[in-house]
Amino acid sequence: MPELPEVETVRRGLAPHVEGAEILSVALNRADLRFPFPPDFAARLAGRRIERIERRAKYLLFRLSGGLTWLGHLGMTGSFGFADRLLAEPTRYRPSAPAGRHEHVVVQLRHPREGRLALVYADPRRFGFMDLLEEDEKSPYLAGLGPEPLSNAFSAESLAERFAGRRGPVKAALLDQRVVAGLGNIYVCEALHRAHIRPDCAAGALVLKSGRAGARLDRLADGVRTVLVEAIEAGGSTLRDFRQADGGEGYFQHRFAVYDREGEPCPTPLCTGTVRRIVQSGRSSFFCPVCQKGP
DNA sequence: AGACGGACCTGGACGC
DNA sequence: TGCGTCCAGGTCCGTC
Repeated sequence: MPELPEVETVRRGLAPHVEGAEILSVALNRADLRFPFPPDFAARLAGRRIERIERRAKYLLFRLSGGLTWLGHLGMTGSFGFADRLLAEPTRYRPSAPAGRHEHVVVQLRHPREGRLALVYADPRRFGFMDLLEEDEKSPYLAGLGPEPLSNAFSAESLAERFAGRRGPVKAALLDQRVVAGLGNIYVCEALHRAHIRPDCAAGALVLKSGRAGARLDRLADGVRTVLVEAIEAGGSTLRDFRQADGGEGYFQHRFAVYDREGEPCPTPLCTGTVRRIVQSGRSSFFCPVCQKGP
């Protein structure tokens, strides 16, 4: 669920409340999420200070004192929040309140300005996971990731390199985190619409014979960047589960051009098309058959 | 290597 | 009301 803009929204929401805070204790309400927690997870976090919170692709990285990194992935339904609306009234925390059925991790914090906070990780489907990395330890989760789409490493040419020779659909190629990191089903559909490329077009067919990018991949790289930037500015998209760290909703879902809009008119100016849904490798793709073109 | 389907989970929406 | 079916933003793994 949460794609790059939602994870970035969570990061921005958490940062002012957790950066500089000391971890007093960590309570696990079960032994695993998608995977088991790493050995001594709670004990290794306790006593550390959270120095910064960063994001790579869809991963949150809490940089801790002593060189430890706490890595978290939200899966489809993971969320971070503060118990009892602590953001508004930090004194009302009740340590004895029973954890909700899906509140799997509770981190007690002491923040220099805000005092005691309880940071809660909830995840109904438990597709999320957490890990700990020592300084310089390479994470297998981060190792193969492609360029950050909002960095200079991402461009039409970086797409051309990775698309070359691929016969599978461009939809699948953009979902491949080794090609570009952080996109999911929603923003791939939206980026392809902006670039006027059909999701079932072969990825390799978008690369020029010379191996260079060309106008179509220029538009695609541009579509990826602009949709992500606009979604981050809107605070992400709230469908079913996603909430910002303060419980608020994102607003980008109101601006989807095609995602979950089957049967609605294509919003491209002057386009007469109707949004269609197809299934590709088991997942819905939404596109306009009139203004989005194949090879 | 690349492509595909299934698996991992729960809950909400829908149809009968 | 209740039950069954389908669907969902992600990733990993086995198989072809």
